[in-house]
Amino acid sequence: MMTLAYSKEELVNSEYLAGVLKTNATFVRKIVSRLVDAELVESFRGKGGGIKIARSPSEISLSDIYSAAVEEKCLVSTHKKPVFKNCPVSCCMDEILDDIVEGIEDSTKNYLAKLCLSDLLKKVSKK
Amino acid sequence: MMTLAYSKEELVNSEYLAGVLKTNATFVRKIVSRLVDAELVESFRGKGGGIKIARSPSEISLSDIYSAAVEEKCLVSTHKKPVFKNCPVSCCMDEILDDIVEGIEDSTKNYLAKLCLSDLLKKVSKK
DNA sequence: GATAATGCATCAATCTCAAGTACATTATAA
DNA sequence: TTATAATGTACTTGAGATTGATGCATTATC
Repeated sequence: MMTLAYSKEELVNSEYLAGVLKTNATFVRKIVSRLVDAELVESFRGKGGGIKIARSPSEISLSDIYSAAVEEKCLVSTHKKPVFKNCPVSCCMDEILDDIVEGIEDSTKNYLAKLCLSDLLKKVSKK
Repeated sequence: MMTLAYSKEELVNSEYLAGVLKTNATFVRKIVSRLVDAELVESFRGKGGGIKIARSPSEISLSDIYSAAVEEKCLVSTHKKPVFKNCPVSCCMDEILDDIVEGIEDSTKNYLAKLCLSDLLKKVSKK
């Protein structure tokens, strides 16, 4: 997202992004497709196609990206093994852990919501 | 830690804990040894030995446990691949990501610090 | 001294995630 | 209209991390 924000309206292809991120184009496209679904980036097929950011970096927060990228799965997951019957603690732990995880997710999203891509871009240009 | 808090002064052995947690005794001992280092639990060797909580549940916060359990490694980690030279974004990303991760860790620990074991125990007895 | 517990090292198995491969789809441009 | 260059996606492979298992040393109690 930072590279796309830096490239502004210019289309960037997945091959180039893979080079920057030191990974491969397929993996990039997998992630990008989620960002497209979230309307954070736009992709264009065909010759001369590529990827560009869909909005101004000041209008994209890190929590937007986080939500788009992690999808339904959570940052923190619990083990979800069968409870040990006759143990009152074990029988409650699923519920207790879910509450804790939810709290962590909320506080994380809350923190990420305060940061937007344009904030981070400033750090790039300073160098 | 919840099971130990629930058991109060009674010694619990790693075999039993493994049964509750649906895992094996070795793994339990590995984790417990970190909790011992952090002085959150005490373990006793020899026949009749076992594990017990070291302090009152009201004096143990979830951030205490988190810090003891994750040790030096972080909840969130970055990929740490070589930077792509000639790309100003890539060259800054390590530093930028480290800042973000630190912020997430801080907000998470801050949230966990507000919860203590005794809070969670109340939920168990209610059932 | 036998027993029952933790501590710890090592190896095996499993699981997850990224990488790779292949190919369909699509849009542009010659 | 056809070649080309891009994304989209499904499937397989591989590497690394995590858990499980085993064995044994250590230790304290009965």
